[in-house]
Amino acid sequence: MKSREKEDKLPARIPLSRERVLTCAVSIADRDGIGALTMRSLAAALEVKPMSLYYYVANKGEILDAIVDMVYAEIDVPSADGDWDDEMRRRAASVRDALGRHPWAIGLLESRTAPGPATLRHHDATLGVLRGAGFSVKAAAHAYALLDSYTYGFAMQEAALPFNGPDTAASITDPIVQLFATGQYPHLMEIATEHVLQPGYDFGDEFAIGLELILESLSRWIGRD
Amino acid sequence: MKSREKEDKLPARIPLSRERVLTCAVSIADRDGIGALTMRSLAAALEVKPMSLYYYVANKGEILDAIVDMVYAEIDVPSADGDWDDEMRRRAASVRDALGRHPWAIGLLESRTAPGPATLRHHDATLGVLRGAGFSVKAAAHAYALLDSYTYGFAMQEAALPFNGPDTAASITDPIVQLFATGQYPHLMEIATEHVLQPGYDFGDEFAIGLELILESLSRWIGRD
DNA sequence: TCGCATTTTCGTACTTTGTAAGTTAAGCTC
DNA sequence: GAGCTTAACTTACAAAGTACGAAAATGCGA
Repeated sequence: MKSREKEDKLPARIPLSRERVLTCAVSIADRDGIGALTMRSLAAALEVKPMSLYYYVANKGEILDAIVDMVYAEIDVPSADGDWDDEMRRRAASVRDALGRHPWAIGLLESRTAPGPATLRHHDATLGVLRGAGFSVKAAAHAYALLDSYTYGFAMQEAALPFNGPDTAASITDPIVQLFATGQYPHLMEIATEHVLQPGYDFGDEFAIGLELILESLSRWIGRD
Repeated sequence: MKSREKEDKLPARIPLSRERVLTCAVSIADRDGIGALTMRSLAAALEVKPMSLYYYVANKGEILDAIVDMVYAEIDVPSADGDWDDEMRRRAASVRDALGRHPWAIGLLESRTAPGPATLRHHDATLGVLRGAGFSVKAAAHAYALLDSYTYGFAMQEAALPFNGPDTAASITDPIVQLFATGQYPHLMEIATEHVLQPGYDFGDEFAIGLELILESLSRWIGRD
């Protein structure tokens, strides 16, 4: 009967765990941005006091490293079977999706330099596909640098856009168009009116276009070097 | 005799100004990272009390927006004379240089969404060169997205590297090689030993290779669409 | 069931940050 | 000199990370 008291009030609280701390951290960052991810907000979301978190993580930096690796874990690992270019297409799309779901991760990629296991596994598998397709060691390195630069850079630009998806541009860009209308930026004006503000426009569509160009050119590197 | 007292002690202090605040902010970020740029450290560097800064800037966010634009102002504006591809080469190199000097700016590009005048001017001129070279409005937009994604993405990867320049890798990568030596990451191991750790290796060299591939393919877009 | 050790959670407190609100101290104009 | 403007400062507070150690919960052998 002694343990009765707590069973009455506490709804059988799920115990904390490193996993729970980290997944909750990801949700907060997804919903409100990394800026909103503080030890205090995290603790509150887990219905716990701030200092309890330090039993599972050494400090906030460790949380950041860990959630970046969790994002990598969401990315499709390319397969050594299947065409190399299809695998790269699938991988690139998967990276873009993951970074779209977790845009805060883009900013962390360049500040955190402790790659986790999912990160390493991903890079290793990707290089494996390129090598298997006949790229030399050097060519594979060059190809990977190119593909990754494009993919990250595109995701970064997408994250910086104040709009998302088809047609959402117009509502936001009205004030910007006002600025362009001064005539100081004729080419931005032209692009805005004749392309970006057209119905159905979606910046995300440009991703596939650039990727195809890169993949096509890369195919000529196979067997060389 | 009233104003005497201060003439004795104060060594004719240079008055504060928005310009001085912002250039000092850039130096601090360059030297110690954006993390070290606080209103207090900035004030201290200017030999002033923190709150004095608020006479020249509304808040810290305004400083961040402004220094990003200052980085853009350092980037060569491509010229409408000259070959389009040479201009793009020059521009890309200039962007990479500027972001290399100010790596903190990369992280801000995706979080700050208030483009300054230098930023707008730069984008407008770049689009102008592409249009002048015969790219259609759409093709110019696609080309620009591709070039910029690559350039930003590459700069971002470069910034994330723990080493810089030729040959500096070895000292840092030794512990990493230990990790690879477990055999879990055979392709990373291969790339490390046969490419990255070779004498004279410089990740920065990969930039030109990818850029040439992109420019070559882009030339086929001229006149189409 | 009790006592005790281990595991888990928390309380308090200090430091650093951005900045709101109001204050002092020069100069400038009339 | 009165009053205004410009420029810098003082004080104060809320929010953040986390050091240190105590408290509570839990599990387990006797």
